[in-house]
Amino acid sequence: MAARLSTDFYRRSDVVQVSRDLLGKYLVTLFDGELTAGRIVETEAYRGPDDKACHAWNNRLTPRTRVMYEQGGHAYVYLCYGIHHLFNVVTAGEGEAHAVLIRAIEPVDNIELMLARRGFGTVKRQLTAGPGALSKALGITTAYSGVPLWSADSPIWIEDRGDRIADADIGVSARIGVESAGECALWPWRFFVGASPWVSGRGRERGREYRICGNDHSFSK
DNA sequence: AAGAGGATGAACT
DNA sequence: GTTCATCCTCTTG
Repeated sequence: MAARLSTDFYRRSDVVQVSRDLLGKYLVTLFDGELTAGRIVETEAYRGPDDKACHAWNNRLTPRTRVMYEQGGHAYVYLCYGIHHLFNVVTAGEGEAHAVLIRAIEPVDNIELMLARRGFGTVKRQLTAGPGALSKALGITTAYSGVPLWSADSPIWIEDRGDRIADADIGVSARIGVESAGECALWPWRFFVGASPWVSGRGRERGREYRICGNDHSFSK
């Protein structure tokens, strides 16, 4: 029933398609015998070297971004604003610096521990809405950048529990927080489960949404 | 060696 | 709507 996603899933060449397909999958961590998991409801695709919003834009290769050039299925975690640990999944083959940012999950397993990690007393959207928030709830830090998600003994992985999200139920928009990326900032590479209350965004980001119409990358309001 | 800035979140007014 | 915490990474000199 719960199958850990294999390298075949991650190594596909189209990072935008992988980003869409990650909706409805379950992101799981197992640290010190404590398992926490949530259902992915929001993602964004980043595609080096042509995507200016991507850390690997223009084939930029640094110690931090090196893992993006590894084969699909590795975790890429980096520190943002000195505070937030942002979790990405590397996709495509070795040398292709593509990755999917996980932006929001619906809390599912061991919500008590997620609350404790966040310092929250009650369950609310902010528990796991937003890339920094979900990483904290799941206990993910930059120490885990580079772990192979497909490996049977990895402390982080992504599962298929059988959920299937129809295209009609998926919302699409421009990516959040990448205004300085010029034209690339307009690319509709953010995907989310339209009806989910667990999606991030403080209102402003919910504007300019589109809905998938078929698999040919055509969009309509 | 130094400085700017970032794929955010939370707490304000 | 605005402010700011916080620190690593990268660029420049």
